[in-house]
Amino acid sequence: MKRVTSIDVAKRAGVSQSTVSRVFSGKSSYISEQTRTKVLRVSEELGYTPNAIARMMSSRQTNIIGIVMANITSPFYPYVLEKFLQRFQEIGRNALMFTAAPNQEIDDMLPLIFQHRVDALIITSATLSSEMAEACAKHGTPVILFNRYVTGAPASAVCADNVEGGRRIADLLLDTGHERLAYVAGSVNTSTNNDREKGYTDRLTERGYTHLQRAQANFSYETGFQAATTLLESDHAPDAIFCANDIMAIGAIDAARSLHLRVPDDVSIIGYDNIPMSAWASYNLTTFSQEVDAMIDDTLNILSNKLENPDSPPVISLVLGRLIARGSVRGVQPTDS
Amino acid sequence: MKRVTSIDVAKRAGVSQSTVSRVFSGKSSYISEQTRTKVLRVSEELGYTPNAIARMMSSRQTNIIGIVMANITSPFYPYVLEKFLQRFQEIGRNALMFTAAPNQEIDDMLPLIFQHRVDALIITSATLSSEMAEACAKHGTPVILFNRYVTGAPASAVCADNVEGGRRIADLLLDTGHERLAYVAGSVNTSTNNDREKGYTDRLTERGYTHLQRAQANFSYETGFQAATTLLESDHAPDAIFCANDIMAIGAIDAARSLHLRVPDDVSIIGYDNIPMSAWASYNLTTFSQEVDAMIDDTLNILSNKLENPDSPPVISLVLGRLIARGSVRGVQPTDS
DNA sequence: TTGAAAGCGTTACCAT
DNA sequence: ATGGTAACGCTTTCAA
Repeated sequence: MKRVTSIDVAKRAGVSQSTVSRVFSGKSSYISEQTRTKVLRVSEELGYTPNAIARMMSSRQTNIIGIVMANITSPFYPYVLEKFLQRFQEIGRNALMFTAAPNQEIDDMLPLIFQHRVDALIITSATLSSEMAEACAKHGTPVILFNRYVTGAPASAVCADNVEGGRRIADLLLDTGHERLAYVAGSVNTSTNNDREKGYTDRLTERGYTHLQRAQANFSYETGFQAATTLLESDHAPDAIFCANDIMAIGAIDAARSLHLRVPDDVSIIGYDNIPMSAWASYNLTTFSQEVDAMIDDTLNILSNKLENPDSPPVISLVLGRLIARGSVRGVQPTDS
Repeated sequence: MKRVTSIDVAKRAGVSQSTVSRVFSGKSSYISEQTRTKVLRVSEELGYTPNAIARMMSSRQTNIIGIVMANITSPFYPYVLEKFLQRFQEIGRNALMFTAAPNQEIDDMLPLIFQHRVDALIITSATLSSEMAEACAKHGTPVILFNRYVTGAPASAVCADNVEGGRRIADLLLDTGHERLAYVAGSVNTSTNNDREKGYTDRLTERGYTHLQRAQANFSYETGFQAATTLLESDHAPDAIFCANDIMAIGAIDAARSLHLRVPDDVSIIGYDNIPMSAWASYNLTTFSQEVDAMIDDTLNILSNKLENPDSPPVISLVLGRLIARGSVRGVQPTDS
């Protein structure tokens, strides 16, 4: 039960504690094959494992990266998380995870996180105040926002180009001759929804389209179903609905069907995200992809850059998705993927 | 840029370093309101944050719990993870996360994890060898397996009672007069699939049913679709298919539809897990629930028990789910939920 | 209620 | 290639 330390190993192996340390710290350091194996053997016998905490303490480097995820259960965050973790393990770093409780400000969590002296911090799907971003910068802790951004603050960010995506969807719907357009919004005050809506409505306006209908939902299947039902039962039912994400779009398809409307013949429905489910035969949803892998790669690149070169300025990367043409919008030729 | 320590605060506040420590360690310790506020004020000025690493070092307690998740992207693990994290944050613990890369043995990851001196370890959806379980026990690190178990090893476990679930499904299908039964298997050598299949086939055998058809899949939508297609196109097409999880069952429903078969009139389909999607109008899948919340609660309870009482013996908790009767099985009365 | 001093188990640096 | 020793920034006795 008593913890065995490098000193115990040193004594038993008849070498100095420094030597034991060298064997385990792996780096350069020249050690004779002979003593190395001896140390290793003794460690095995004694059941010695280096104490990472002590290592952090004396090297002033934790090799820990903090991850804050606000919405773990949303469609693609688990995937993102898995990729992050795999990558971190490959480069010998560990992940300390935090989740933002409902209504909890990220700002409030930071002090706790900083106590752990993380080497860097990734925050997904949540924003921090510019003051806090300043604080992090002063602290010397690189922060990368994933799928959010703050302008003017010293924090890097990787984000889908939702504004441009919204614009392209507006173009698509107009180009294919739709005449009564609607928008099903995601949760208010999320940048995801705001940006998609802004791109969509701005472009519509630019092209002279004026009577856009709108229904509020919150990114969930149920609210998407609800919102679409309301829209489709109204007097001036739309012939095309853009839903702020795929889940709601799938809800909308089900809503249309339960009203005995055909998709896309009676109403076109387009989503956003390109989650796996949107490819399923029963939905075959036309959507606009989030290039998640590209976003993950960008994040990881920015991160290693910052880690190697702490003084490099913050980077903001906007990743544009692409149209995934399937069968739920009238008049568009399905693409292969 | 220079890190400010409790010594800096002590000097500036004109107190001893011990006093500063006392102020921040929060616990009992009597401190005059006067010095406390003074210390707090100075800390604020200097931007001091206690160093958690140093604290771990000297207190020999990390307050860190390790979480190993093999399959983060499977349907309900994100939910489980979120609950775990929320709970840990409530009780002032932090989570160090690991994921098992494809084909990576958990056993190989443990040494790394132990280096961090985690107070406890939760392993989801993966097993460890009994030797490793022994090692953990000797180490004094409580281990709890979530959704897996090892018998005879000193590790606690919380697991759905998949065998009994499989048996009940056999009973249900037989009781409702189905005559040509099939099973769509999940990945081989997963205890989830093995247990569900064992319960199902054992019970079928007990009741004298003999020509069960079987198709191999791997828990994914696509393979479920495939497997069901094969089954339904055969000469002796089944009139009831039990799929080892909901995702495959949903694939099976789509497969049936694409063959112009009606569910449940032409073929009954039943899944397992009760994921949110199974309640969607377009599937309305009859299934057997995993009582995830109960499992999470059990896990957390066992964990705090172990933490308070390290010598308590390992506990194995089998959580039985219940039938969620919806519309995809002929002859069963839908329940409300 | 406060202070002094001894660890905690490494790494890093300086010798040899 | 190896050993000695001073940090690292706290918590924890033990005294006062």
